[in-house]
Amino acid sequence: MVEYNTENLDATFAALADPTRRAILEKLAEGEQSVSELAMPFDMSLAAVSKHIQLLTRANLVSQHKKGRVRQCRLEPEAFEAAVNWIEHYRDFWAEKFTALEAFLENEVKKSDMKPKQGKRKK
Amino acid sequence: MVEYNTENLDATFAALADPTRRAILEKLAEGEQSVSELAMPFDMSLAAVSKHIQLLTRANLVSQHKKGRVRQCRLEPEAFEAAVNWIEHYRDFWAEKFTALEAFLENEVKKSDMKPKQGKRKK
DNA sequence: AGATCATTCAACCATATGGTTGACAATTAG
DNA sequence: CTAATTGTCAACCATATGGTTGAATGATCT
Repeated sequence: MVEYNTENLDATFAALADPTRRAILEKLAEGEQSVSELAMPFDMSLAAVSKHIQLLTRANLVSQHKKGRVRQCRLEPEAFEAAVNWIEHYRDFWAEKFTALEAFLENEVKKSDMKPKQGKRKK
Repeated sequence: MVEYNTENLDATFAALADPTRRAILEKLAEGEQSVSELAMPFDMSLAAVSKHIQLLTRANLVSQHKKGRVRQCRLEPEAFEAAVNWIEHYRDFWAEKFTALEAFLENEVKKSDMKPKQGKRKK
């Protein structure tokens, strides 16, 4: 129905599905940070954090630019928009349905063994 | 800072990171569906769809109840709330920062080779 | 140039995803 | 009881994640 930029939704949601990466994003909300700065709070190798950042970069959530020998990372929030728009749309859409749906189901449960066959309602 | 129910965020985002599963959720927005009904539009085995539904169930996005020999699936939208709240919170938080941040960066880029060292602003 | 710092790359390992097929379980129909 | 329908389970395969360590690259300092 509504056509969202569904393109990078896979990568975006996958990127958000890891607590380390979400923490990195939270840190980046305070401003640019180098890879080392981002890595500090975590009990893992720099290489591991570097890979997380690469994944975030592939998902267009973060970008890097070199400043001397330091890679500064910064947020690129456009992909977030696509993700939140997708969820919000369906959340609202579902919310509309739920009042009716729940009433219907409550009814169904009560008479579930009296009426073995039920027509499929379609919109 | 703000304490969200970060518990199942991993599972929720991971569940949303697959186009088949997002399509299943969209279909379920129209009402309950059996596993077979959900599987129909997809060019994959029933077992594959069944596994997607199991993953959605583990993420608390979907629940099942048996009705005869048919498993009816329905949406359980609470997990969506946690996900959308997480993104929305940081989206708003970041939005605040970006005006200032972008102005700052634009400035930085222009004078980047005149001023090799820069103090780290910390909130 | 040589040493050092910041970061990535490469190889490796364990586990999870996303799919397949075939057997099995549960339920209903004849 | 037997057969068909609905769905899951088990085993398998290929690829991706999430982590490690050690070597390699790039930039800066002396």
